[in-house]
Amino acid sequence: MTIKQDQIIKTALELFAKEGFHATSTGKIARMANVSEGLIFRHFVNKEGLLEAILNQGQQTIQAIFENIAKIEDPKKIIEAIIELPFMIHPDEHNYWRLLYTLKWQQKKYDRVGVDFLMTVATDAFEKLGYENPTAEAEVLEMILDGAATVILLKGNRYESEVIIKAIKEKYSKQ
Amino acid sequence: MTIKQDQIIKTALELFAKEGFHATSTGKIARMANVSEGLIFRHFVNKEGLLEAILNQGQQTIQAIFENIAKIEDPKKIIEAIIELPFMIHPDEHNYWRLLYTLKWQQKKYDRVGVDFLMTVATDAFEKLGYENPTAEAEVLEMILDGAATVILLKGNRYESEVIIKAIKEKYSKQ
DNA sequence: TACATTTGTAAGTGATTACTCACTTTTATG
DNA sequence: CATAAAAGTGAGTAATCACTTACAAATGTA
Repeated sequence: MTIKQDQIIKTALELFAKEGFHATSTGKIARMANVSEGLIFRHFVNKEGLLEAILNQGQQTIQAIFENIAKIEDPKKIIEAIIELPFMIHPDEHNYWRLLYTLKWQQKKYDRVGVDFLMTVATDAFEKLGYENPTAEAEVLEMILDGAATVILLKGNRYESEVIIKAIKEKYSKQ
Repeated sequence: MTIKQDQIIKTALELFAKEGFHATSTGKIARMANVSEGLIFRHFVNKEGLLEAILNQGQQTIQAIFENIAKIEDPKKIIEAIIELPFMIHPDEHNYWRLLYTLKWQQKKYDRVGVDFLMTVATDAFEKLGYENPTAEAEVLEMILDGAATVILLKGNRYESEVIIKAIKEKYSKQ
């Protein structure tokens, strides 16, 4: 990975996340990354290839986080850790998550294998906690996470996260 | 509103929702709507104008639904009605909602005034129900709605909605 | 019927798009 | 140091983009 290759990925991620994949031209990426346009195609074959390189790079970080949660033994602590996830997104990772959330709505699927895995972990935890319908509970939890991440990515995480986290956790402490 | 004008709006909505605004060309819209490309610009000035016409048309339906909920007097029934909302989206309206959800992530804002209004209604209801932090509760509810709508629009509403709705409602029945 | 307005078309327009290619510069390796 | 491979450039390319324009057909109105 050369310096220029890194510059391309970094500025492309920012532009794809903020302005959208189709609204971002390879010319603009090159200009902002201080790189000739041809270099993008030398390294990533085409625009789609650049996108995939960005996604692959981010996937590794996510994988690690999710696997750490799966290692937790206490099911109650697992649910709590999952609830906290969206609120722990580092500002440096915002562009990556924003990109993922925009791509979700695209025809072509760039599947995030991680989320499905996390939901089986959640289902398992809910089962151990004696929930009546663990699958439905996991689905609801996924909805909450999805909504929370959306709010955080769009509005920023400036409001009091603790109050929100507390309100959510309370919904899983009555049983 | 002529027949061809209606055809343009209908096919543009479908393409914008499924493939994205920037990924959809006016030429493709015209071809699929069996209309000359020039007619789009005759009626809607430019591509952006076509998008706004689509959004304005849909806004009216939403407004009516939200105002009906605000009329409910029992605060508990208000929360329940709001929870049910995403699950009541008619398949005919999927494209419109899908378009709204993709536009959320765009730089340029096309604000949906309705949601903010609905959240003040929810905050008010939570207050009457004696919740400790009504604002936070409304925010969490918005997250759940947002996540629920996302799942429904992306995966379809084929799974057992009743079980999910029940699981969510239970989280608001303990107080 | 006369004629003005609206609706619709087809063939353009320049600008921009993703991508190529011939070429130069830098780096790695023996 | 020699030389091959990799990295990088910049000026192309055809295709597509949103949009215009000159004109024809349909419709409304008196």
